[in-house]
Order: sequence, then C-alpha cells, then structure tokens
Amino acid sequence: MYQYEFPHPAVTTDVVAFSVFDGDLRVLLIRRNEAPFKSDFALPGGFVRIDEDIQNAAHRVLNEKTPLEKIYIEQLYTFGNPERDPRERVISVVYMAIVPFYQILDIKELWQNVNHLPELAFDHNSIIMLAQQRLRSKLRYSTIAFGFLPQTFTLTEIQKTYEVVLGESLEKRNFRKQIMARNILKSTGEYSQGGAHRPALLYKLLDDDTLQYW
Amino acid sequence: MYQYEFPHPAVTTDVVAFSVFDGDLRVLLIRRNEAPFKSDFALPGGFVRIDEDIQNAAHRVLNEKTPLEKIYIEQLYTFGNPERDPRERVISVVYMAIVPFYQILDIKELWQNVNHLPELAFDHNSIIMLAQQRLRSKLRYSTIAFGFLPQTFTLTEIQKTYEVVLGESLEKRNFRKQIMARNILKSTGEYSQGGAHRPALLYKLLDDDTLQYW
DNA sequence: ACAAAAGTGTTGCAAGTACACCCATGC
DNA sequence: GCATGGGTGTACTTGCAACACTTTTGT
Repeated sequence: MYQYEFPHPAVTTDVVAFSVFDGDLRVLLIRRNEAPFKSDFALPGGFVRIDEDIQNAAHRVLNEKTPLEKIYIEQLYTFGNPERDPRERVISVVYMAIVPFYQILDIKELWQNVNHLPELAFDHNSIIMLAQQRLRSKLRYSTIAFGFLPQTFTLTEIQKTYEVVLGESLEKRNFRKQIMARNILKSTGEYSQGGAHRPALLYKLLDDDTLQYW
Repeated sequence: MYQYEFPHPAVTTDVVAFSVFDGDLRVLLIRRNEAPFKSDFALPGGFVRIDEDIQNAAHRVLNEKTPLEKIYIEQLYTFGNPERDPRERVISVVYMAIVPFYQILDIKELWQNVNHLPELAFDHNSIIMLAQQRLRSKLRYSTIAFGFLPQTFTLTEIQKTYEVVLGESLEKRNFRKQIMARNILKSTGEYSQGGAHRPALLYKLLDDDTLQYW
C-alpha cells in the first residue's frame, strides 16, 4: 500500500447535463452557497467516493439535484489545472448527460440557455463550451440526440432537436432522407395526437439499446 | 479546506506512447518490477504530484523512461473502476503520445507492435485498444499522423504512416489528392536524398503550429 | 536497358445540396 | 376553404473510388 506516502489530490466529478426544451439547448446549473464563488452559478458536482465508480458518482451527483431516471451519460474530459480551485488541488472528471425534456418538472428555472450563460464558478464556462462542441459533433454519427426525446417521436421533433443543438436550420427533405438512410428508426404505426394540423407518424429507435442508459 | 475529511483516491497518469517504425505501429511498454503483475509489461505511468498539471505529469512520466523532446500529447480517457488496482483505489488519467521515429534510439526493444501485444498488467490492453481507435479516427480530420514524421517528409512517407496506423493499404493517387486538398502542406523545394531511385519532393506542414508540442 | 519509386488525369458512382409541390387535419 | 405542418421526388454538384501510364533516377 502506498496510500499515505504523499497527499493525494481531491477527485470530484462535475456534470454538464443538457436538455432541449422551449426552443433552446439548456444546461443544469446550481447556485453555490459557499465560498469560493459563493452565490455564483456552477455545474452540479461532488466528490468521488473512495469505492465508487466515477460514472456512478456523476449519476449520483446529478440525482441529488433533481430526480432523473433514464439519462444517458458519458465521460467528457478530466480537468486538473492546479489553479482551478483556489482552496486545494482538485481534479475533476467531467461527464456529459442527456436529459429528456419530459423529466424536467419542478426545477425548470435551473436549466439555462447555453447560449446566454452568466459567468460561472471555476472553469465551468469553458467546460460547458467543450461539452457543447462534443455534443454537436456526436450528432452526425451517434444517436445521442434521441436522448432528449421520449421513446416515440415525430421526424419533425428530431429535426427541431438537431436544429436547436446545432444552432442552424436544416432542410426538411434532406434531413429526413439522411435520418432514414441511417436505418436506426422504425415506425410505430401510431400518429401524433392533439396537434393543430395533420398528424405525424411516430417513430422509435430500432434498438432499445441504441442509447445506453444508466 | 476539506482536504482530510475523507480519504482521496490516488491519481496516476498512464501514457500510451505510439510510434511508427520498421513497418509497424508500436507502443512503448515497460516491465514491472513490483507486484502486482510483477515482471509483466505495462504502460509507463506514475503518480500525479499534488501541484503538477496532469498533462505535465504525463510528459514527465514518459521522459523518465526515455528522453523525448518533441512529442505531441493529448488526453485520452480517465479510468477509475474501483477494482482496477488490487492494492487501493487508483484513478488514472490516460494520455496518448505521438513520438517521431527518429527520437527512438537506444530502447527500440521496448516498443512493441500494437497488433501482437502480450497480456499486460491491469486494464492496459483495453486502454491501448481505445487509444488505437482514437488515433485511427483522428487521422481523417487532424494532422496527428505528422507527429510520427520528421519536419520534412515525402508524400510516400505520409502514406506509409497512414497505412500502418489504419492497417490497410491506400490508393496512391487518391491519397495524394486528398492530402493536398487539405491545404496543410507546402513544398520545401528540396528533394529526398540517397534513395535508390527517383528522388521525391520534400514537404512540410504549412503551420509549424499545426501540431502542438509540449 | 531495366528495375523501382515518383508523379499525374479521367471516369463512374454515391452522397449531399437545393428546390417545389401535394396531402391531411383543425378551425 | 384556408392556414398549417406532414410528407414526397428530382436535378445538380461535389467528393470519393477505381484505374494505367509516363518520368526520373541508380545500377
């Protein structure tokens, strides 16, 4: 055992939890009630316990802020600049989470538009920028965007999600062709209800496992 | 200060150092001289010091094994499964390094072909597989492959490097068209010397900063 | 002169982009 | 019947894939 030969850094996890609702890409922030950066907004985070898997820690930390059942979570990057926390050396393993909008009930006000964030505590602004880049680039080749949607959805809902995340509008016909060509969707045979106009076919992911949940 | 409220995990860094020479993609391994996994091969690694940037730690650890001046290094992933080290909880921030072949002098025997590795200590086999995937996918959109080459090189040398990393042969004309279309090279006007046949034009990267060195 | 690597152009195909119209429903 | 979003087909352009021959040098 070499556990006490020299001091170890603290290991924390911070979570960049994204969701798409009300027409914006949003991120979950909490308000700090301690120094440093007291009363500033920050990413939810916490210590990784000594026998806890890091990803489980990220999931736990997120659940402490808001009860979320099915969310996709993946590791983003590890930040360890010795100056990033003025108190002591903190190494933070940051995760990115994708939260379906229908799970956001009580605490909508904590979800802020990614494109209009205030100054956040620590290096959290740059962390979120990195996460946003990663999210955007994963849209092309992964099914990560479906993590924002319920289990069944219309093609227009997917397109809107892509548009909000990418920050640009997409051609309807080309988008549909591309998404269908990927062979990841199947029709449910059902139609959307309650819309003011023509109902849309509802689709779902071909494999339930296409998205990993934790 | 919350430094001693509870035990912190140990934080280490391991480095997957790649190089391309003698026709293979190779990785730097060391032989462990302590339990566990005594006398097995393993990735070079070591503790992150309490005031040391993680990336600097990775660079230092690598230099302890073999003196390397200009290498490209980037963070790969952080492994923190509580069972991965039988002694105590260890969280390892793993980096990937790209080492030019001309810097490998004395210790060639420690660089092993990635495609014929023995059983390594800890989870190091799977770490290297992940690094190899990342390296391959970065060939498309980055200049990372030039980290294997000297400052000037021929088009055939680049192509050979790509082929070795990807594990497949590439069409000469298409490769050249694509690499030139990326506008990242400029001719030096010089020609390769000493080849048994027609000399080839030497190129270099347009921006010296296209590759970040540390 | 010949062996070996350097170097170059064109054609076919697939994927992406741009664009215009009909359909089903609620009001 | 009209406004609104759902849904489809086609032409153009661009990038990728496949393929054969000429050039320059050392021996």
